[in-house]
Amino acid sequence: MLTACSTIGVAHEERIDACHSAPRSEQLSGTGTVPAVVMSYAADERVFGQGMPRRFVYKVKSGVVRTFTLLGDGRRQIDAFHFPDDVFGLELNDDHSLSAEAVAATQLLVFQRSLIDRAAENNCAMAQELLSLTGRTLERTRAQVVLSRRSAIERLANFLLNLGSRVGTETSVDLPMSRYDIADYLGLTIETVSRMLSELERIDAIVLTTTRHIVFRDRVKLTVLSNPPMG
Amino acid sequence: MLTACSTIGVAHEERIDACHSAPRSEQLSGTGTVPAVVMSYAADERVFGQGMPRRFVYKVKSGVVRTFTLLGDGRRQIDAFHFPDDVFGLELNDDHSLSAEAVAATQLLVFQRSLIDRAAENNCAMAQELLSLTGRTLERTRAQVVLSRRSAIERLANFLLNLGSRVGTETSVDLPMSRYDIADYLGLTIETVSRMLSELERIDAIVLTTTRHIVFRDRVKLTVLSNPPMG
DNA sequence: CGCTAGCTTGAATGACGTCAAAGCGAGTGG
DNA sequence: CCACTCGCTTTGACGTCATTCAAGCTAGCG
Repeated sequence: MLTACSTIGVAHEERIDACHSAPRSEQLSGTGTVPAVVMSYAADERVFGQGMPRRFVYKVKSGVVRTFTLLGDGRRQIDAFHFPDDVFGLELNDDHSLSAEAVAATQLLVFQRSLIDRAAENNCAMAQELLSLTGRTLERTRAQVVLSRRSAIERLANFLLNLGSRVGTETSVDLPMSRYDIADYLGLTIETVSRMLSELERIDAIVLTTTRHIVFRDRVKLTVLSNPPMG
Repeated sequence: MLTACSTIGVAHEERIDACHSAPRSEQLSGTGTVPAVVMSYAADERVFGQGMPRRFVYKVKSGVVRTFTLLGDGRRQIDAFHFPDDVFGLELNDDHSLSAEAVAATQLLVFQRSLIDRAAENNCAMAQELLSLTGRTLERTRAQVVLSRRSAIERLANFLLNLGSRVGTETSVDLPMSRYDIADYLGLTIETVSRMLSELERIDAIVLTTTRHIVFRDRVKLTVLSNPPMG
């Protein structure tokens, strides 16, 4: 009955509507619970699309999601990768200004936007939570602006360290995303990403055991390159 | 009694504390009023500094303010210019992550942060307003990330059009800020800004009647260059 | 074993930054 | 009123770094 038509960009929402499993009370963040259902997405499956009505808010249960903007010239700016416990789909307007896709097999908690909005109108704690989430997103986006002025190798070092702190161990990290994804996130080309990874390996900062698995060999070198802004 | 020591970065706040003029009820945004006092700032005078306790929230009454980050290597990333009716100094943390300075002679409405926070705890409408302001800031910051992938001339065309829509007329705009400010906002050097302005003049998109006054000669050319992202 | 998609590597191009010098304009003092 | 000066701006020559174009390579899979 439900054919594979994720490219149309609506099927996933029909699937959510058709999901008759009982919503469970789940935390969006911090305090307060809201009913939510769990949905599964295959790699590269669309979650929502730019310009579509913003009916749901999402929280990653497992897997990874990318949110991105498609530019006029066909290029793609990846806004953020969302890992377990991250909330996304929370915006100001009634329509999405970004698109979202699963990077790998992913499970999401799906909240009705109307329920969250209603909760925020009656309950200042919920409104504060939304403010806090948006504020944190703003901080990360500002950091991205600052990063975008730095060199390719610095951006990549910073990216690997951040990724490691989210989904890696002390000594290594598995890249859930392709070189294309990394390039579109950092504002580089896949060739440059590849070259800089090779360069990081050449200076013994990392080892690429496979194309998707990175071992941190010298965190200090990475940290110096990542060189966070300060006053 | 109060010596000129704005470089220390505290004098301005002492001045606010010492201001015994009766606070008037003022709108932060939309609905709801909060007591505020008016403060005047000279060109380049500091409003607050990175790392300082975040005691106030500001709204521009007249003039222009720049908020910026100082990077480890001494470079400066201007985060935003704030024009009349813009609110700034609203962040997530208890300390400022940005610095703020007047670009030109400026008057600000100064609100106590504690009053605003208290209002937001008891009054969901105020909390919603803060959320809306932060959301709008986030949108602008995202647009900056997207812009930072584009060429120098495109960034500049986009900047001039945005500036024109805020403080210009149909046909012209006065630049309140220096080439340094523009460069640090767009992530370019002053030389490149200057070259691109000359280039825009060469292709008859604008005319620079003085270094600070720009006449729009062909808005279409600017718009095509500015070429907003779309899906 | 060969195919394909994703990744890596190389060489040439181009955009912006850097360094250097000259131009311009507003304020100052003669 | 004019010459001088200082800071900002413009312009030029050149270097650097990321992109582009073009092969090759590798790993997963039929």
